[in-house]
Amino acid sequence: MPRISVAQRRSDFINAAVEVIAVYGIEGATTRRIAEQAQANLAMLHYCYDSKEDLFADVYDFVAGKFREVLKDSDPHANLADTARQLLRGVMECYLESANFAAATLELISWARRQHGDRGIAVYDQALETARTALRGATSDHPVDAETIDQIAYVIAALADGFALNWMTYGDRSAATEQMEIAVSVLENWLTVRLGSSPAAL
Amino acid sequence: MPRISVAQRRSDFINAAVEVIAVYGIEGATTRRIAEQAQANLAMLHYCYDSKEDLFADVYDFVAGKFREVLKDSDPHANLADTARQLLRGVMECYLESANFAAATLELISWARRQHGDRGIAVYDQALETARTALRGATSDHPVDAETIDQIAYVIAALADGFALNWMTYGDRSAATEQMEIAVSVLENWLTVRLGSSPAAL
DNA sequence: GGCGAAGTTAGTCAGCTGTTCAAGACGCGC
DNA sequence: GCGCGTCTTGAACAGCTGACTAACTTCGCC
Repeated sequence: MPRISVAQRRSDFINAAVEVIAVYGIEGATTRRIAEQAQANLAMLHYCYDSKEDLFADVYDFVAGKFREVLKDSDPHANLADTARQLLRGVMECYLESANFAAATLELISWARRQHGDRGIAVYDQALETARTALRGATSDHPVDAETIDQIAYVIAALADGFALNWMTYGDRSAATEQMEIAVSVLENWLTVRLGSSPAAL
Repeated sequence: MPRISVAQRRSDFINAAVEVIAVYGIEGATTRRIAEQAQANLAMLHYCYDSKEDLFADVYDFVAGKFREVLKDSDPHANLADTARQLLRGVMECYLESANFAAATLELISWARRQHGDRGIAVYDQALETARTALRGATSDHPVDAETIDQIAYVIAALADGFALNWMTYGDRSAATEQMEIAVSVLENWLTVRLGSSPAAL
């Protein structure tokens, strides 16, 4: 068996942690299970990371980074409604691609909420803020009021999260694909009415 | 200190379990913590319940029952759109009333999903089915096709779950109240278009 | 050959888990 | 008062699992 660099190992551990968190939950994500999933020795984990907490910090960053990635690369030339649709679709496709990623994300959000206080709400909050930024970017030449941006971001988040929960629960890919379209049409219809009186949005 | 009946104690333990699950997660919901929350001795728990599993079965029933309660008492004379709106509002108000109930429910759903196989998806599935039944009831005199009912139930569930996640994360009651109205308007606009070509629905 | 990075084995030890038991305290009919 | 069944408790049990580590071996490169 070939030797693997620490950097690669770290990445393996992060991916393994996501899988284990999805399957066993945060509390069930033990060092043993993560090591096993990464096909590495338990001691290897502590060779790459000083502590479990350090690994989890990286997992956190990984998930937040993935959201940033998905939400950032929206077409800059699209209008507000198109951008919103793209954001929603992007997130849902990302969930659909990996049910484990979706599950781990929800697990992390729940877990973060429990550690009330400090920076508990980071994953959810960061994703929402990234979405807001993208929406603002789509209206840079004709600014839309902050409240509207907030509302659109909220609806996108709600529809995406609701989608994730259903998809995770049933694991039915074909149903999820249809529900993705429904979610998009729900967003579209609302946006049409919500932005209807504001010609600047289109 | 007055003596308390076993029946009352059981009820106390169930409520305590919901609180503890919301705060510490399913895996963190230990017998000790639940007993403490219920202001009872640890041995008392095993005096009322043979095992922790027995208690959790009751917690499960309690949550499912609450959903049934909320979803069942919708106005039988309302049309489909009104019924849908009432269902969504009912669930969101129920969540808003107790953030811990909302948190515990999501925790239970996540947990149930992990026990893949058998009846893991019960809470989510039962709630969805109850909603479908209520929707069907609203169209008993002019039946709507099953697919439409399914889609409406899905959108209600998604909006309610997305609402719950946001409300749980931020714990901002005034924001949640506004988001409740947004969710309702999102549902309404979609329903108008979705059912627009079907005069029987109104 | 030597040296450092990668990998392993076999633990340590603390903490917490669900559960039980023996014993005591209350309340109520007699 | 006396029983008696229903509550209530502190203390313990036995076992598991958690994160983490020290000491050792192997690989690959200069």
